[in-house]
Amino acid sequence: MRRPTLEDVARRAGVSRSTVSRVINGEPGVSAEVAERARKAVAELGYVPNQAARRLVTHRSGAVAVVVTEPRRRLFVDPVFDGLLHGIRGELLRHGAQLVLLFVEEDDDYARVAHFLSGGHVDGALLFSLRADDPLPGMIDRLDLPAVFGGRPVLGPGRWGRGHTYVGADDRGGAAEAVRHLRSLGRRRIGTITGPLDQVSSLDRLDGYRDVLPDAPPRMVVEGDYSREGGADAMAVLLGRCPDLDAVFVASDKMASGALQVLRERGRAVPEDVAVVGFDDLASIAEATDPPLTTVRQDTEEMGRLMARLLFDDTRDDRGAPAGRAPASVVTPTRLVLRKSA
Amino acid sequence: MRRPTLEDVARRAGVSRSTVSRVINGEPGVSAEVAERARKAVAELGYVPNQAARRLVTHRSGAVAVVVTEPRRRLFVDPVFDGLLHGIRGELLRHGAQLVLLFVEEDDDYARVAHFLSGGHVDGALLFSLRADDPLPGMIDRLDLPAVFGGRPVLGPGRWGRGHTYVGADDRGGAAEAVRHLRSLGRRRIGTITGPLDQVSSLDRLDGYRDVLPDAPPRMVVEGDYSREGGADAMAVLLGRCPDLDAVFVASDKMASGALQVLRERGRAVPEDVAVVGFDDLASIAEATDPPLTTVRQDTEEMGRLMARLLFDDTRDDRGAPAGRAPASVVTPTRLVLRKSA
DNA sequence: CTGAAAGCGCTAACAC
DNA sequence: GTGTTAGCGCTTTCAG
Repeated sequence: MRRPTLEDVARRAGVSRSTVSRVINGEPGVSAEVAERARKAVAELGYVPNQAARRLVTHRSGAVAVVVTEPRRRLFVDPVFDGLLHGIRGELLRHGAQLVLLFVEEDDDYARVAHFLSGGHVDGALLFSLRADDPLPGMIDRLDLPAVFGGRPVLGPGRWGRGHTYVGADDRGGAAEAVRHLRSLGRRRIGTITGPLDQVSSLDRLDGYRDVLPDAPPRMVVEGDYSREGGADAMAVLLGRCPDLDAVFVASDKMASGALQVLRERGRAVPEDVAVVGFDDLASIAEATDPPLTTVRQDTEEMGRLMARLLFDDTRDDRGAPAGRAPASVVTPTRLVLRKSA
Repeated sequence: MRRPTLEDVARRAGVSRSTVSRVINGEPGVSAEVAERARKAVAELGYVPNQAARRLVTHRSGAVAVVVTEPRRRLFVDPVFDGLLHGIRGELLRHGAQLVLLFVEEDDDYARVAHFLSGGHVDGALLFSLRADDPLPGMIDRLDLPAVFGGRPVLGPGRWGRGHTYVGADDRGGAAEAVRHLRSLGRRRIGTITGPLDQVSSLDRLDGYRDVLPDAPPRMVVEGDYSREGGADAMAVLLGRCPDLDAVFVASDKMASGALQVLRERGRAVPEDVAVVGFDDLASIAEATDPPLTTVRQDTEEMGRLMARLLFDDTRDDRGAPAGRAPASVVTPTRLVLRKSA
C-alpha cells in the first residue's frame, strides 16, 4: 500500500533506477525497448515521482509564486487582475509550473512572504506592486530570486526601480493618446479623474494627461479611487469646479461609468456636451455603458503571459550561462478604442 | 555562498544536527542554554530549512491546493469566490500552510490536476465543484487525499455526493425564506429567476422556491446566468409571461440589479408594484441598487474559513488516529437581510 | 538531555 | 546503453 518508488518500478522492469529515471525525464540514451518496458512498469504500478525527492537533488521546485498585495480583498473582483492571472496561468501551464498564491495584507505578511520566497519553495516570483512606496521591490532585492513585477515598481521615495524586470502597460502613452484624441475633437476644457495617487499607474496616467496639457490648471484634476462611486463623486467635484467642462479623461472604466451616470443626472449629453474617455477597456463595462465608452485598451492577458515568460527566461539558465543579467522589462502598448462617448 | 544547512548551523553552535533540528521544530527536551545557542547560530547564518528535504522525510508538504473550475475566466471577478478565498487564506495562514492554486478550464486539466494532487505536492485539497455533472468529486475519490468541497458536490447523474466533506450555504433554506417573506408581504404572483440550472446551488435555490410554492406554474420560473444582463433579460421574459407579477425571487444580487433596472424601465415601482429579493448580499451591489436590495445573506468568508478548518481536521491526524472518518460536512445558515426592495 | 546513524526517493557523475 | 554509487538536507529512532 506504500506509494511505489523508482526502485519498485526498476525492479519490476528489470532495469536500474537510473534507467527508469532517464525514461521518466525524457533523457536520451535509452534503447526503445528498455524504455518501453520501463514505461509499462510505471503504468502498471501507477508510479508518480516524489517531488520532494526530486527537488532535493535538482534544486528546482517547478513552482512560481504570485504575490499580490490585496487592498482589503478587492483584488479578486478586479477584472484587470483577472486578465493578468489568466495570462500567467496559460504560460505557467506551458512550462508545467505550479502557481503558489501569496497574499500580502498586513505588515507582518511581508516578512512571511520573504521567508517563504527564500525557502526554496519556488523558482521565481511574479509580484504586483501597486503602491508607489511598496516594500516589495526592496525586499526582492535582498532575496536573490528571479522575479518579475507587474507594473513598474518603484524603489523607495523617488527611486525608480531600475534593475527590476517588469511588465507594464504604457499608462503614460495611453493616457496621452486619450487626451490628444479629446483635443483633436476640438475640446478645450479637458479635466481628468485620476486613480489613487499613491499608485504608480495612476501617477503615470496623470503624467500622460499633463504631457498633452501641461498648462491645465490644478482644478481640472480630481483624484478618484478606481471605484464606480469614486468616479461619480469626482465627476461631481469636477463639474462643480468647472461647469463648462467639455471633456474628461477618466483613469479607469469603472470610474468612467460612475462619471457617466453623474453627467446624465446633471443633464449633460455625452459626448455632445462632455466627451469622456476611460482606461482599461473592460468589455463588461465599456460596452455596457450608455453611451458605450471610448477607452484605452490594455491587454492584461498578454501582460500576464509576458510576465511569466520573462520569469522563465531568467529562471531556466541555472545550468549553463551564469544567471545572466535580469531580462529587459517590457512596456506593452495601449490602444485607443473608439466607441460613442468621445 | 551556498545556502547554510543544518549541518552548518550545528557546527557553529557546537552541537549536533539533531539538536538543532529539535530546536527549530520546537520539540521539547532541549536545555534552554543549548537551544539558545542553536537559535543564535540560525540567526547568524540566516539559516532557512530546506523544505524539500523536510518533506522528503516527513511526507507532508505544508501546502493546500485550491482547485477552481473557472468558467471562462469569470471566476476571478466573482465576489462570492473572493469571499471564500479570503476566508481560506486566513485559516491557512493560521496553520502556516501555503495555497497552491489549480485551475481547470479545459478537459485536459482534470488529468493534470489529478496528477498533481496525487504527486504529494499538497496535504489536501479544497475544491469548488459548481456544476452538477462535475468530474471533480469522482476524481477525488480515486485519489486518497483529504479534500473538502465548496458547495455540495454531486456524483454523476443523480447520485448525491455522500461521503464527500463539503461546506455549503443553505441555498434551499435561504431561498425558501426569501419566498416565504414575499408571501408574507401578501404577494401572490411570485416569480423566480434562477441561476444556470446545471449548477447545484442554482438547483437548490429553485428547490427552496418550490418548497414554498409547490403549485407555481412553470412560466413563473426563468433561468438566468448569474450575470446582470442575464437577470435583466430574464426579468423581461418574466414580465412578458406574467404582466401582473407582484414579486420575484432572484437567485443572485447581480441578476437582481439587472432585474431592477428592467422593472424601472417598464415603469414598475419597486417594491410597490413588484417586490424583489436577491441572494448573496454583496454589499457592493445590494446596498447600491435603487431601491437597496432585500436579499439572502451568505457568509462566504466564514464558509471559506470552515472549508480550510475541516480540511485540517482531516489532514493532521496522520500521526495518531488512523485517518478517521471524513469529517462531517457543514451547511452554513443564511439570513434574510431586509432593505427596501421587499 | 544530546549525539550517531540510518534512511526518505531521487538524480547525476562515473564506471562498465 | 545501462548500472553503481554517492549524496541532496532533513527527521527520527536508538544509544548513551
